[in-house]
Amino acid sequence: MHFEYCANVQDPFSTLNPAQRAAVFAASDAPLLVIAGAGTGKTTTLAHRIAKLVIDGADPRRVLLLTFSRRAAQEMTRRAARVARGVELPWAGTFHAVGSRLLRLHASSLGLDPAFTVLDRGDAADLIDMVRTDGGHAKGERRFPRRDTCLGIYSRTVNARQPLEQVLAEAYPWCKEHAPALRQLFAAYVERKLARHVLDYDDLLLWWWHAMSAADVAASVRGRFDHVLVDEYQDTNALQAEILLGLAPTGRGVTAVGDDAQAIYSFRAATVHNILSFPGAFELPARVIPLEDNYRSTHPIVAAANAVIEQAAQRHAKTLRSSRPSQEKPVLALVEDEHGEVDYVVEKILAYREAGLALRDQAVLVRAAHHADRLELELGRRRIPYVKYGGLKFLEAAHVKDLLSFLRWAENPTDQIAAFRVIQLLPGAGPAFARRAIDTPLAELAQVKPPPAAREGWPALAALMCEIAAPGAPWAGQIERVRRFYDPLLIERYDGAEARIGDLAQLESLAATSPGRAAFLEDLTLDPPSATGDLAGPPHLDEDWLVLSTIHSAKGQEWRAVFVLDVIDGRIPSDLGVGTTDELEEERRLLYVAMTRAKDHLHLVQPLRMYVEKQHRHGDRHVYAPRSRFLPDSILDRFDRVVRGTSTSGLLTATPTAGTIDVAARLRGMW
DNA sequence: AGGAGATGTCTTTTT
DNA sequence: GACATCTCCT
Repeated sequence: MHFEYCANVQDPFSTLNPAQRAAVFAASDAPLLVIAGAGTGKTTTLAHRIAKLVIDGADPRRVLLLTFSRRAAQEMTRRAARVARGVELPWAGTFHAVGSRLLRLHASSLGLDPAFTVLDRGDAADLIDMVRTDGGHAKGERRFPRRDTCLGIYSRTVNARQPLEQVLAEAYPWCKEHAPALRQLFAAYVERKLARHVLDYDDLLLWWWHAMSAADVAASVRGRFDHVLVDEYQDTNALQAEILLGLAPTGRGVTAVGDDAQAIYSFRAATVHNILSFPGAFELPARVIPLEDNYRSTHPIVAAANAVIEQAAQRHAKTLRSSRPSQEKPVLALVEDEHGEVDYVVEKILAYREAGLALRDQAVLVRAAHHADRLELELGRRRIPYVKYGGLKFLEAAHVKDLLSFLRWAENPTDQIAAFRVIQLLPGAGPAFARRAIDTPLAELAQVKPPPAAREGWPALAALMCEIAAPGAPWAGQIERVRRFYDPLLIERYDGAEARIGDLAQLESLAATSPGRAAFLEDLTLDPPSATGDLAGPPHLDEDWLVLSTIHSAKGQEWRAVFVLDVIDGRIPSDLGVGTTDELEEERRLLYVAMTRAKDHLHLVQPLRMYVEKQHRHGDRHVYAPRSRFLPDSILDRFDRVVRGTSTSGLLTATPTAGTIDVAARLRGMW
């Protein structure tokens, strides 16, 4: 195979700066670590490096690219193909997706059923809950940790490669006393998964890890690849680091790219330790190349972001430089409350659009998905199209899970979780009946005696399941068949079911692109579509739309104008994230990530008062919120401070007039 | 008495 | 939307 430069470019590497060049051209006979600050052309560099390897003769089918999300993998492949014309990377994907593929290939050597199905987070939680209840842990004695907590402990133990006791002591101290019971629960959980041929997300890594410890399998897996490149290395966990080490113990052919200042996934057991210890982790010492020239943001934005991160307790000495001069400082906007915040953001967005910035050049970032609720309502009211990333995923929506459960149950009749869910959709059928019926073979389902209230619907459900689970039943039309049964129930169950019906229609059309039911379910699990923005209607591809995103989901992206909501203590940092200094530092990095997404315009919005929806609605319960502790007085000179009052008359407010100064003084005096 | 359905409280971040 | 608790039905 032979690849050459893109025809229209003389030397595709001439656009790189010296540091990027050094990273792209570094010899692959030793491990390479690229410390890439925000906006320093990380994707460009990695894509060029891949292209360079291929042009120099590497076989792209033997290049493994591990990314954080599938989206990043696609982007990287696309960019590499632009440099080395037409190159395709069949082994580009997330650790989990690649793991799944390798495990199927090597299943027989591992004693694994190659037809295993993958549980998403919700299914895994349901399964562990079922085990928990069956094992009698849920009943009696002291309050046992709840299912999400149990799964969280299990997951952390696996991914951090730490003993259960240590995980409990460090992350779940209130569950310490349950250590023996938890151990027992996890053992039973593992048994249950093995018996049902299902793997959860953690298993995809864990099985892979174990595979790498079996000499013959490891050699075979290693033999598939000449180069291994890992993106976003700061957000990998201990298990992933060990897998990487197993893939290439010498470090030859390994490239890792990351930025310790952007590590924001420790709640998923990711550890900065990986990137910090990378230089000495392999048999061969690594070469380290920092990228510090930021091309994304203007100088004042970089200066403000640097000021925020410089206060971090421990950090890698590395300072971002911007080469884009600008007179415009980032704005720290003081607004009265959430209404003022929404008004401020919407007004600015529309003003920017008037000035020629498309909606898709702008984004609003929040700490937690639901913090954008109020803004979403207003955008919907004003018919401003938007797409929301992060938060409740498409797959987690109840109606989507319902529909998929029919398919899962049909695919795997021993799938108790799916069965449990489907049966309870029938009015009159509750958990007790569902528990009795889930182990019945589909063909005998009709003979189970349902509770009186469910008598009418039961035969129809039994018939449906037999029909779609029949061997050789065509995949085409199965969702339509399920929907004929389920849509009426859905309409009955939820108010305003149109949006949900719309989601199901979307799912149905998506299904048409999959060759079969099993492939459809797996793709959806490993590459879940982002949430839909239904309030303003799903945007058509040629339309312009605004992006709302959690800060976590905004990683790796950039926009010309960025708004960060709720830059107050309690939100950034989150109340829940100030327990330990490590947690607090991660919250700081979160703000840093948010700020460095902006190219030209950055607005941090600080509401003075927050409405608290705790307990009862005794009228307005407002609480005065201090500015985020990450913006101390000493760095305020990096910002342009703006005060905006809220109007009492409605959402279209007049511009502040002479009164502004008085309001500002009054507001400042309050805290 | 057992089970289904209604009500009230609280909701971080994700492969 | 999930979970715990309460109420109502059979």
